[in-house]
This record gives sequence, structure tokens and C-alpha cells, in this order.
Amino acid sequence: MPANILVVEDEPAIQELIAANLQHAGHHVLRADDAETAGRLVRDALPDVVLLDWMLPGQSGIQFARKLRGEERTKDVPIIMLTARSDEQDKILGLETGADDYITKPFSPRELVARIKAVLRRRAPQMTEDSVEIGGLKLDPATHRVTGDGRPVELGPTEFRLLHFFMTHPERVHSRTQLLDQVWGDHVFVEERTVDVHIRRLRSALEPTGHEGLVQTVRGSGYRFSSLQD
Amino acid sequence: MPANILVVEDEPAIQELIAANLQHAGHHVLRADDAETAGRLVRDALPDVVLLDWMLPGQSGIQFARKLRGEERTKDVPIIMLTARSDEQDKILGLETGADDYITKPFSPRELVARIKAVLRRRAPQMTEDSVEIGGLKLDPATHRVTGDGRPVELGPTEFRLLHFFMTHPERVHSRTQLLDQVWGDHVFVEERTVDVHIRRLRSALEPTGHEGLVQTVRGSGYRFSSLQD
DNA sequence: TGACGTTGTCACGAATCTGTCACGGGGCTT
DNA sequence: AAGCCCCGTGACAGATTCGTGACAACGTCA
Repeated sequence: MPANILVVEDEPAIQELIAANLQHAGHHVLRADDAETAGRLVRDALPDVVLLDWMLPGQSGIQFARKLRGEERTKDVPIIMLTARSDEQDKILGLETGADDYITKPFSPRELVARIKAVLRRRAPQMTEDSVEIGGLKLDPATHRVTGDGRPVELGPTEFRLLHFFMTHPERVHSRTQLLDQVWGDHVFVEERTVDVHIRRLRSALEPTGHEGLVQTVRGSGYRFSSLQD
Repeated sequence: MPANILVVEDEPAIQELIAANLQHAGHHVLRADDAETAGRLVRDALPDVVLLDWMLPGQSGIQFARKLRGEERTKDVPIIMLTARSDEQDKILGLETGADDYITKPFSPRELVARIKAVLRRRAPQMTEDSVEIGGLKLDPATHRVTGDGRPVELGPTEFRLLHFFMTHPERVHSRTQLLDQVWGDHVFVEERTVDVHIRRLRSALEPTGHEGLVQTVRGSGYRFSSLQD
């Protein structure tokens, strides 16, 4: 969710205002007040989004956007144009140059954050939605349903993600650390033993359909999902 | 032009192959591996195309196609037959039964996607204003009217669009963000929790006819419209 | 203008989920 | 067999998430 955002704006007050709002929303902010600095930062840091002011000293925002789109390394970086003008002409010109979105000043902090979220979402690779079936257990990410031999299985969000990971990586031992990285995310800090508890919850959720044996303990190493005998 | 496509195929490997290709082409995929499941999904989800395997356990694809063509609600759903046999005899029988197109295995992903696009284009004109009926609930875009077991249901404009989207994309879980994009439009900035409120309004509007259970909460993910048990 | 319907937002509470701990059983090593 | 380590289990408090009622802003129409 948090993203690296480059704010290219030459007016200090506005730059500050924008940066404060973005940081408050949990994003990392890089700043530049001219095209040269901005160009270097884009190439080096490769931000997730560039917030680009229309008016820049020396070089217009449009020119800068064109340059970004022209270089291989930077051509896929989303750009949101920022301008005080509101006439339709500029809007079209901005989008044609390859801006992904367009905000006219003055804008509300909420709109700013929302637009950025929208652009990020559009770029985000969406996760696989293939359903999996192993040993009579079926899990379908699209409908978010799990059934054991046809009967429904009730799971909490974390248990669902855990089972999903297991079923897409079966027959293989995963350490608690690996499970935390893959299912919880490698940025969160939780005790390793927490995995045990969720394994237990997953097992007891599978118990009514008799599939709890699919989740196997490998003493000293971790856990494994397998339809074969333990 | 993303479309809802139902893949009826009992061989997991082939089903997977087909689904992967269709999803890669931007379509939504529902799956079934027997005629019974397929029948339910066709009636509920009313897919834009049915990809139907010739050989099915228990019931042949031909029989299934006949059944679809026999029922008022499903008689207009395009069917593409899928078969390993290549003899002329089957081809004729398949088309006579009402299949719109016919693909013999092995086939290239490109051919598959192309045929689907062709069928969709053929059906495209009137597709938008079709009325939908699921679990006793009927929604008619043309007359802008909703009835539950015959009794009228009063909905505001937003609730109507929300229900319309739900009924044209049933069974699958939609996040609040996706619902905002699809129902409100991806240029509108409203709080995600606003979705909750409209879900509530939709539910209480459906309550008098006893259909409020069709709108289901998937904790941690979003909402789902389904005639199946929660 | 005023009654009315619709919409987005908020605050509160209830239901549910999550992470952590302590306890105990059971296997493995020596 | 003793001791150590690993794992299962029940309990619990804090954190999330969701349902719900209320409300103000807005537009419409009489």
C-alpha cells in the first residue's frame, strides 16, 4: 500500500502541502523543484508515481513527461499532472502526452490521495485467481469459497490466505519464517509461534469435513500441505 | 471487452489451460466440471459464452446443450463446443444442436480467444439490456424494475446499479474498491465505507420479499451476490 | 419556498479476528 | 529414564471489521 512518490513542484508551499498529505497517508515522498533534479531522481529511485506540476522553471511539465516516456527505464512510471489551469485544452494535451491522470488546483487532500491510489491500482499486477483442488479440498479465490467434499468450510481471512498458499505450494515443507513472509508479508513482525496457532485454527476449521490431515507437521522444520500420508 | 465465460470441462489440466488463456485475455472465468454444476452456473451467472466440452461425466455435452436451448432463460446463451474428435459427423450434430461455434482439440490459445471474440461480437448488440433473474429475484434494465417472487422492490438509482452489477457478476467476491469502480465509476471519490451503507440499503429494500440473504458479506474481502448458502 | 427523496459521511457498538502467552504432552537425545 | 526441545491447545485482551442509525448537503418538483 505505501508507495514511493516523487513530487515535482517548484512552489515550496504547495510542495510542502502535498508532501505532508502524502506522508500522512503512509507514502514515502521524494521532492524536486526543477526538471533536472526530477529527472535524476526518477532514474535513480524509480518511484511508483510521479506528481508533476504543469509549470516548471525552464522546462514545462509536458516536456518533462515526454522525456520520461521516451526513455526505456522510465517509460512505465505513472504520471499525474498537476495544474492550476482548468481549460479542456490542457487536459487533453496532458493525457495525450501520457499522463495517467490529471488534477486541477485547488484540490482536496482526499482527492489527491484517491487519485494516487487509483493510479497505483491500475498498475498493480492482480493476483492469480485460479481455483485449486487437492485431495477433495477445493478453494476458489474468485468466489472466496472453500469446500471439502462439497461441504462448505468456514475460514477467517488469514486462514484463507494460509490455505491458499499451502494449496498452491503443496508437497513441500515451509518453515514458519517462510510462511510469515508469504502469508503475512515480509514487513510485519509477529512471533513465529503465531503460525502454529493459525495452523491449529485452520485444522479445526477443516475438521468437520475430515480434511485436517492435509496440513502436516514436520517436526523441527515447519509445515507441509499434502494429500499423501504423513 | 471483458466477458463472463463459463468453461465446462472435466479434465483439470485442459480446464486450467483454457481458463489461464481466457483470463490472460481479460475475461472473467467461471468453471464447472460436470453438467449439474454447469447448469446452475448458467442459470445464475448467465455467462456471455459457454465453452462446452463434448465429453462430460454422466451427461454428454450435446445433451447439456439441448437442455440449455430448451429453457427460456438460457436459450440465447452462445455455446462453443469443444471436442477431441475431428470427424465430420460430430461437427454436424454439434451445430444442429445449437452450438454457435465449434473447436476441435488441439487448438491454439489464439484461436480460442479469436472464436470467443467473434461469438461475442455477433451477440453484442442487445446484450446490455437483458433482464436478469437469480434466486427468485428479477431485474429488468429496460423497464428499470425489480421484483422478488413477483412482488415489486423499491430501489434508489444507486442501489439499482449496485444490484444490477451484482446480478450480472454473481458468485464472485467484489472488493469495495472494485464496486466503487464498477458502480460509481473510477473517477468518483467516495469513502469505501459508503459501499457498506448502500449494501445495507439494498438489503433492507430486499427484505420484504425475503431475498436479503443473496447479498453476502465476505469479511476482510468485500461482498458477494449468490443464491447459494453463505 | 418547502416538502421530499437521494446520497455521502460519521460515530457507535457488536461481532469477529489476531497475536501472544502459559501450560502440558510427547518425541528425541543422551 | 531423565531432560530437553518442539508443538498442540485453551484462554484472553486488543485490534479490525462490519452493521446500523443519524444527519447534513444537495437536487427536484410541486
